[in-house]
Amino acid sequence: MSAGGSLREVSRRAVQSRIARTAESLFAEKGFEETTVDEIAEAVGMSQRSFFRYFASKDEVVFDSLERLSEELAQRLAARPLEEPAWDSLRRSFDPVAERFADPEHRDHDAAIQRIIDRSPRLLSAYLGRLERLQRALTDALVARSVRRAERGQDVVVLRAMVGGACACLHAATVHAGADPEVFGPSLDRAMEALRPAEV
Amino acid sequence: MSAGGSLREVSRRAVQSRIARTAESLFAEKGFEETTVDEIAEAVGMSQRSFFRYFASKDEVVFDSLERLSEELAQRLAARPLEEPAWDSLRRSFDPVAERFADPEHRDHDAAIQRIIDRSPRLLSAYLGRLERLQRALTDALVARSVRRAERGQDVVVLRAMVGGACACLHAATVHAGADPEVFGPSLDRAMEALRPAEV
DNA sequence: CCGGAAGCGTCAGTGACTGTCAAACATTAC
DNA sequence: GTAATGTTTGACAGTCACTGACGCTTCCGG
Repeated sequence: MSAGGSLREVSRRAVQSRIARTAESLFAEKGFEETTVDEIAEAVGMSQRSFFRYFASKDEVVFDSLERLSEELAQRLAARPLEEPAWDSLRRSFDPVAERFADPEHRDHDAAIQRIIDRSPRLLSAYLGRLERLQRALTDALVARSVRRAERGQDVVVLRAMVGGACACLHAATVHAGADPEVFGPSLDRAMEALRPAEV
Repeated sequence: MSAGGSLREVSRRAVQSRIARTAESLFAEKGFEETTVDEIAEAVGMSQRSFFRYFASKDEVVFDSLERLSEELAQRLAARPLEEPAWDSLRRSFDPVAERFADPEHRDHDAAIQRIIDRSPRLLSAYLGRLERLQRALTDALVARSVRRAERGQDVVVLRAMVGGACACLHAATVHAGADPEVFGPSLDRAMEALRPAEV
């Protein structure tokens, strides 16, 4: 379980990044569905079989960077002070997303990925599946926090719905902002202010 | 565009229902991934090619009934009185879902479908994709209503987030309730009460 | 130098899906 | 009744994502 530091893990990640970068440029160029795994593998210079040794599916390549962002969000939430209202903790745990919008390097990359996703209904579904997993992780964090605060009354359904609502704000802001960092932050704040739950 | 009344449309729907019923029992029996389209087609008594003439994909069979429920929800929302707060309109447009939980016939069917979906990550993603489409429809309805109320201030992002929040409540209640109708209604109400936006 | 472990390519196979074509069938026109 | 017309179907072949098996190489500790 020791967090991925072993030499071999590192080189594995390097190869994955190389594949991801290559694939993304192909996807951006010709579209996701129109790009075959064979083409990606050839562009990288490996066999199709090896491609599937680094990614379990063609979809996963697209979410390579997103996956790590998700983990970061969940960790952020868990690290928030106990006394902070849950809704604010959720908002603050979304900060890394806003930061990525601010950084030109990440922004262009993320915008490209988002364009790829938006053009493929299948990828959009897969993306929402990831988001659902993120929501489970965030809900778990909120439940754990509620236990640590020794709250009895907290209702799992409400926590779950709250996380869903917060992620809906995130999603709405992302969709609405496109790649514009000036729009994203304010949109997210407006949405989350409007949906803020009364108490908790 | 005349809503599906033509003789041919009706018989088409009949065949689709027959396929769906057959497929669902196979899925429930052996699981979604483990059931091949060939098996479904043979059980129905048609070629694989014909199966794909009635459903664009294996996934679609599972969502056959859900799709019509979605349409009903969107229509309900559009039919709600203009002066009703948006959040209440959303809650009321979810009533058909609760009604289905109450009806034993539908409940068992829906519970079976939900079990099938829950067992397959791929189907879960597809399901979320449908939910996203529903959200778009609901958002459109709210936007149209906001226009008809001649409101200037309404913010698309906020409306979008509100719909997302409401659907998150619906989803949370569904997941939490399993097949228990006694749990679903109260869960949905608690979640939606907790997330109710301040105004609008 | 030898042993095994790890990474890789090749090959063969499955299953979802698509295009094409020709036969079967029903529909309507005459 | 028959011919023309259109719709529905099965058969066949092909693509693409993905998987399992096998055998080769490379690298590393003993």
